[in-house]
Amino acid sequence: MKVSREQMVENRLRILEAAGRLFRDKGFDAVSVAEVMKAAGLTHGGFYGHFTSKNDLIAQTLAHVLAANTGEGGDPRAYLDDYLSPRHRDNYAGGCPTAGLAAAVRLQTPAARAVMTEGLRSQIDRLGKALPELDAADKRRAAIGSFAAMVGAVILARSIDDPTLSDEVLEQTREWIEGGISPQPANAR
Amino acid sequence: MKVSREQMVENRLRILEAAGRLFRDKGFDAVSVAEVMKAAGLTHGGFYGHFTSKNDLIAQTLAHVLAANTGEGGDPRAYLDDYLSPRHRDNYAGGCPTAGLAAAVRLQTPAARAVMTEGLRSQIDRLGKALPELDAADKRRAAIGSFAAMVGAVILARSIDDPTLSDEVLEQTREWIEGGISPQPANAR
DNA sequence: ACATTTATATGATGATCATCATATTTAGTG
DNA sequence: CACTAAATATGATGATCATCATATAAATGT
Repeated sequence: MKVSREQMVENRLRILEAAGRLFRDKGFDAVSVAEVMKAAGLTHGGFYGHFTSKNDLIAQTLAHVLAANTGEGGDPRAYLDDYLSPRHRDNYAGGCPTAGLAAAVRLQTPAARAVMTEGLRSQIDRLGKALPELDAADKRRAAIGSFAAMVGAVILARSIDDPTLSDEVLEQTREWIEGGISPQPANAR
Repeated sequence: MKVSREQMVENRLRILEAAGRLFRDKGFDAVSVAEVMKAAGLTHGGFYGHFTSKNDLIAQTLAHVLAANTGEGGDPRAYLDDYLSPRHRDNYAGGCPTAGLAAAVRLQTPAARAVMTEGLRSQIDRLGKALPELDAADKRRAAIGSFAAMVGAVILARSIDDPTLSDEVLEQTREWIEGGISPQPANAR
């Protein structure tokens, strides 16, 4: 049945929200269009009224979850601690979309990769701005280097089945990054 | 037709090699059993004489490629430079299996995750041993922290479509890690 | 040489899934 | 208050694929 214009907008958002959680939780391939629609409280038939294809849904979902992640203007230390916590590691569906989906985006359409590019760009900018004590070049290097380490650590910690080693990966990476964020010339080797 | 015992052993290895390259190149899901067998010069029917399932193939392939990666007793600086090079980023099929597959292993069977765990453990040990100038605790922290950053940087660099930003992610991460590998107390904040 | 075993090839089968066709029902509109 | 357009539901369709069944033919042991 037809629904009101605003209901349709809300339905679209519910689909994106459901897809965002499901994709992060189970990966793009393991989630069917019908499953997303069901999680959004709809049936599969209406899907193509909102999106042209599953690939289109993936690209738009990625844009949605990367944009939602934009907050975090706060303390970089707190952000780091939270990011590298067991809690975040275990929170697939609600965790950082970059940690959850970046590796899979490599195999996706050009549209999805373009969305990822802009998401990463703004994440780097945001992180850099949170490090005001560094000069411009150090800021950018610290933002990129520490975000790479954060994403890598969460991916590694999630890939293994030994909780002790997994916790250690998070904790040691946290200490390693905290040791490197403070101002220091790159050639202090 | 039946083949000699040694031929069968060789065939098994060819399957693992082909699967190792294909999985790294296209991901576990996008590679069919028939495609792997064809790349190994066989047809799909013989597959179940070697492996009990595709999941079994995935776990055994992971063990194979992670073990093959074991060399590298050399200079950690050279390893780092190579790992964070555009050449390695673009070499999906032959590149580091951890960078290529770790994120997908999270969604795999317990057997595959167990293999990944041991692979990561030995990788950390190997990297730590390559940093003899650090004391034990710093060594382990540097090994884990720098490997997380390396894996994260390659994954991020591969996920985006802007070559300039992608190169920058690699290069800045390289400088960031090199700035942090030298002996320094973790609390030099 | 022959018999037997067995690795591989050829050829189903059944499930899953993206996508499409059509029906239904209700929001907008005049 | 109808009428029409449109959003969603129900119900195909065709493709892909993991797995299995059976056939073939060559290796191995006697």
